[in-house]
Order: sequence, then C-alpha cells, then structure tokens
Amino acid sequence: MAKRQLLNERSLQLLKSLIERYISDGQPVGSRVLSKDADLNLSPATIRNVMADLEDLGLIHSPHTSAGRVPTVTGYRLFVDTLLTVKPISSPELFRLQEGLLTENTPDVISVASRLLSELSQMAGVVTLPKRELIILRHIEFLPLSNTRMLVIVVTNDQEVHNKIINTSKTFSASELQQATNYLNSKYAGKSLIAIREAILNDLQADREAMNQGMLDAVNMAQAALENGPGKDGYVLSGETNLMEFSELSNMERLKTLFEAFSQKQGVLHLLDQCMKADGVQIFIGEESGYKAFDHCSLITAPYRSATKWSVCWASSGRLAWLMKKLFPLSMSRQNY
Amino acid sequence: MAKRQLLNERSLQLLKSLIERYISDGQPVGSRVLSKDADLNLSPATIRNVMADLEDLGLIHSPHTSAGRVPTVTGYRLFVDTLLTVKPISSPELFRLQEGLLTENTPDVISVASRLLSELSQMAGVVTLPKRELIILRHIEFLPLSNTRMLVIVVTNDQEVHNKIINTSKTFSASELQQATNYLNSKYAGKSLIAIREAILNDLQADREAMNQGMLDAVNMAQAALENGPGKDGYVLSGETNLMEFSELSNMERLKTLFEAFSQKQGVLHLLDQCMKADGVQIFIGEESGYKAFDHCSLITAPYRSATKWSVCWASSGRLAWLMKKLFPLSMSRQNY
DNA sequence: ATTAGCACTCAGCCGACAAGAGTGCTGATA
DNA sequence: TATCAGCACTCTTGTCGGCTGAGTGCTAAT
Repeated sequence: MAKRQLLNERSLQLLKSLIERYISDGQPVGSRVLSKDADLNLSPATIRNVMADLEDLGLIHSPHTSAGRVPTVTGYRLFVDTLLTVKPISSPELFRLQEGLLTENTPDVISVASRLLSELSQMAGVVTLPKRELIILRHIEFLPLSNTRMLVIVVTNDQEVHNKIINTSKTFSASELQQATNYLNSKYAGKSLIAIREAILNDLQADREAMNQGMLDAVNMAQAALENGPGKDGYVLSGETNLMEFSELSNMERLKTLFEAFSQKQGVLHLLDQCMKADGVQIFIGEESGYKAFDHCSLITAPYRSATKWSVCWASSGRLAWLMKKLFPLSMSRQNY
Repeated sequence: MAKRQLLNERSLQLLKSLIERYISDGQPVGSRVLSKDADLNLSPATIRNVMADLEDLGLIHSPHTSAGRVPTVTGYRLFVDTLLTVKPISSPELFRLQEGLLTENTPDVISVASRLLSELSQMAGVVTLPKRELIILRHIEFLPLSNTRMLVIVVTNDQEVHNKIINTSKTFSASELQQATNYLNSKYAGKSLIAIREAILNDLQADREAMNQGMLDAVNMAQAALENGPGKDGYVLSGETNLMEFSELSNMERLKTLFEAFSQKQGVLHLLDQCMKADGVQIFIGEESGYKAFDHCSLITAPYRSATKWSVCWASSGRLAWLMKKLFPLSMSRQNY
C-alpha cells in the first residue's frame, strides 16, 4: 500500500508553509487557509491527506479534533535544520546595531548589546559576560582596610575593573603592600589570568627558598585575590517583559518559573556555558535545552568574539523562525528527503 | 437627624477589622463574616448600618451591589495613620536577618539585604545604593589606556570601588600620572566627595598661578573623574516574581508596566530619592506615589544608615498592613475621632 | 492521484436558570 | 433611641443546553 514515500518534496513544502503560517498567526492552521496560502495549488482535501501523513510522522499534531494543525518539536527541528531560509538583516536594522554598539561610549557595551538584541527581536536578549580564563591582567593593587583585611583591585583588558576583599593572616605595612604591588605588576602584567595562576604555583614550588618573605606574601595574596575573584561570570538580561506578550506564556505559573530561572543565574549560566563550546548558531527548541523552566521556550545562541565574549538570545517558542530570519543572515541548505 | 457622630470608636474598630480581614482574604468582606469576626458583638444588620456610614465617608466602597465592602485609598490611609498596630518582629526572623547580614562576607551586602527583604515580606524588595554625596574618598588611581584615554579608579569608604574612563586633551606620561595620583591622594583622601569637589573649585580659582602644571592637570582629571563618576546610583531589586502571586496583578497589562518600570530605573529612583528625605517609615498607598505604573501597588519605605544608605520595600496593595506588622516594630498611637 | 461532497466532532458563544451572597429598608423590641 | 430580625431585591457565579463555525476523515467520482 505505501507506494508513495510519505515525506516528499511537496509535503515538505507544505510543512514549511504550515510552520511559517503558524509562526505569523500563532494559531492552529487548517487545510483551508493552507490551500490558499501555499504556492502549490491543491484543494483542501488533498492538503488534509498530506497533513495526515505528516501527523503520522510526528511532525505536526492537532490540539483537538477540529482545530488546525500545529508543528511538534520534531517538526520544528526538521524545519530549522533543512527548510529554513533566512533573509539577510535589513540595512536600517544593521545600521541601528552599528550605531548603538559603536557610538555608545559607555563602558559596558554588553548591556547595550543585550538591549539591542531584545529590541530587535522583540524577545528577551541575553549576553554573557567574558569568561575569566581569557582575561589579561593589566594592573593589580592592594589597599589596606583593617588589620587583617585588604581590598584587592584587579584591572583587566577591556577596561574592566574587579575588586575583592580578602582576609590575611598577618598584618601588612603600607610599604610591604607597595612592594607587593610593584612586584606583581612588573612580573605578571600583560599575562592572562590562567597563565598567572599556573606561574604562581610554579613559583611557589620552585623558588620557595629563593624568594624573600615579602614576595611570598605578595604571591599568596594575589592567589587569594584571583581565586574566584575577578570576572565572576554572569550575563546581562534585557527585554524580559517582551516574553509576556506571548500566548504560550500567558500561564502565570510558567511565566513565574521562567522569571525565577532568570533571576537565579546558575542554571542559565550552565546552559550557556555548553552553548559556547559550539561554534555557530545553535537552536534549542522546547525541551531540547534540558531545563524544565524553558520547556516552553526556544533558545537561539551564537558565539561572539570581540575580545573573547559570547552572546545568546532567547526566544519564545513558535515565533523563533521569524527571529532567525531577522537576526542571522545565514542561508541554510535545502535538502530533499 | 445626624445626632450621632458618624466616626466613633465603634465604627473605627469595625473599619480596622474590615481592613484586616480584607488583607488576609483578599476578597470583599460582607457584614456576616464581620459580625462573627469582630470583637464587638453586633448583628449583621447593625454592621450594615455602620458600614453604610463608613461608605458615606468614603472610607470603604462596594465593587457592586451585592459584594462585600472593600477599603478605599483614604480608608487605607486612615488605617495606617491611626489604627494600625504592629507586632514586633519575631525572634526567629530577627535572627535570620542578623545571620544573613553579618555572616555573609560577600562584598555587596546590599543584594543580600534586598533578598532578605523580599523573602521575609514575600513581596518585592528594593534597596537603594549609597548616594554619592556622602561617600568618602579613600584612594584614587589613574591608569593609562591609550594616548588620550585613561581609566580612573576611585575607592570609597564601604570598600566600594568605582571606575570611569575619561578622555583627556593632552597625553600624560606614566610619571606625570604617578605624580598626580600621589598629589590627589595626599591632599584629598579621607574627605567626602562633595567637599572635594568644592575644594577643587577653590584651588582652581585661588592658586591657579601658584600651582605647577602637573598639579593643575591632576585636579582637572580628578574633576572629570568625579563628574557623575563613582556611585552611579541605582538599586537592587529582588523577589519581583513574588508580585505575580497577587490577584491585584493578575492582569498581564499591569504586571508588564510594573516590570518595565522596574527595569528602566529612572522613575523608581526619582521616587525613592524623595522618600529618603523623610526620616522614618513612610507608606504610599496606591496612587499616592504619583507614578502610574504603581497605581495598584503600595510602597513602604524606611531609611537605613549603616554608613549612609537607604532602603525601601515594595508591596502589592491590599496586603500592605500585614507587611507592616511583620517588618516594622513600631507601635503607632491610636486616636479617637 | 486528485478532488468534491458529506457526516462527524469539538471549541466557543449565548441565553436561561438556579444558587448564593450581600445589601437596604421596615418594623418590632428593650 | 439603638439594636436587630425579617424580607424583598440585586448582582455575581456557575451550570446546562443549544447553536454555530471550523476543521477533519472518509468515500466516491473524475
């Protein structure tokens, strides 16, 4: 009986039309509209047959007997993997991006980027902060606070300043601190923090006896300061209120868990960490991210590398292909099955 | 006819019971429940009479013919001004506060405070950052970035570090920068920023010819750095998702405007600025704050002064008296009309 | 292989109806 | 004169049934 292959050129074209229609309308799409909408001239009845096939394959499904069809997660996945065609970003929008990122001379470009991302996409924008490993030390400074406490200021590349309070076992004089500052700056400035930490360990092991007490103290302090110190990673979120517009999130319960997930950053951070390992645009649809709070959302990530940073962008499920077209000027290949 | 005074001891007692009941239930309260609930033994009929009087005075009103009564804004105002009795904070909660604020050695106590505030109140907690005027300079440092740009690091009391990038018209050598650093630190460390700014102005006018060029440059740079520089004020918000629980905010529209108001901080900051001028606990009910986004919320503020900081706490309207009781161990006087 | 036609299903909407809650008013009572 | 019981009235809320429109699956015709 199954003489024709279920997934042919026509049914794929139909699936594409259906998903695009669903993305723009947000409602289940029936055979009637699709028959007018699609390029192929088919009657609603034929389309119903094809849709039945697509449903058998698990690519679409209907919420109830007499509603239209809605793409499933696997349907979406197929769509973004092989069907999606993206338009290049429009030039006014491109201009706006350049405008915003270049002329703004505010120190944190990252929040500007996050805001632009959310405004352009009408969704939530997330931009991760630089990771510690690749930060280069410019300058380090010690300031006494009380007898056993001191403030350590670390200036890195990208004109970022981090500070940390550390407790020391012994009391240092102002001149000792100055000496330590000079020693560390002359020896380690210009190197990456990860290299510095290794170097410090080596110094401690090799030259322990050769170093005088002051240098030893300085190294110890620096180590304490670098321990989880600068670049406590995080991200900048903006436009989260945009997510309230989506019917998928009209449920208060879901909305709340989503917002709570955003405000306790660990989970999101861990997720983004993994995204950064990949090298291009990545798309997570619905539950694919593996985080319960984001089951009803989709996630589009892309690494960025101005000095060494990464970016990502959240989207509510459904509208994500629209977002894709808007943001990423990639032309994905179209295959036949 | 109006022989009895409308607002007597009994009707006030009734108003108090009504509001407390409404606070805990969140629903309009009728004469029946009030007759059982109130200390005074009155029949529902009598209570209806009294409630009619209270309604004439504009203290309560009914949403529709056969719903119970709900306090109006003026009713709330009367309640918090003269009727509210607050319990001292419970000792386990007090312990938790002390625990959280003292043992945490994380540098920003402020976010801890904000979180504690929101957890304890089950509402949104807001804690403002210190204002610039009362900050005392501990240390200032210049770091060259490029020819005409330099990074200025300002360390203030409270172990806070601020940094700013400034553009200079001429190029400075490393030794000039060092000289400027030494000069400024020796002359101004330990003074408040506002005093420093005045002193700088004076120096510029009086000693212009007496100062050498290096000192003059240093002063100019310091002024540029202090201009809007450190302590760009803001606040720390937490527990905003708690607000989603309230029926008053179940309306998506309202919730969205509220969240947006929180994320563009200016409006809120301006409001809080005014709160800080007052000296005790202040309560804004509904529209009293004057900010549209907060029309359906109430605001409780209280200044705090560890070094010189302020705090406030948001509450959704309705439940605010409950929050009052929980947080502020004040015993307000009770008056008769 | 495609399509027109038909019967079937189901969500959404509307009106009717009953129940419940609460009020205002009147007249009785201490 | 203050309080209160009783009664009629109003208004919300929930439920039930019927109707409509959209959409499907199936069958038979082209």
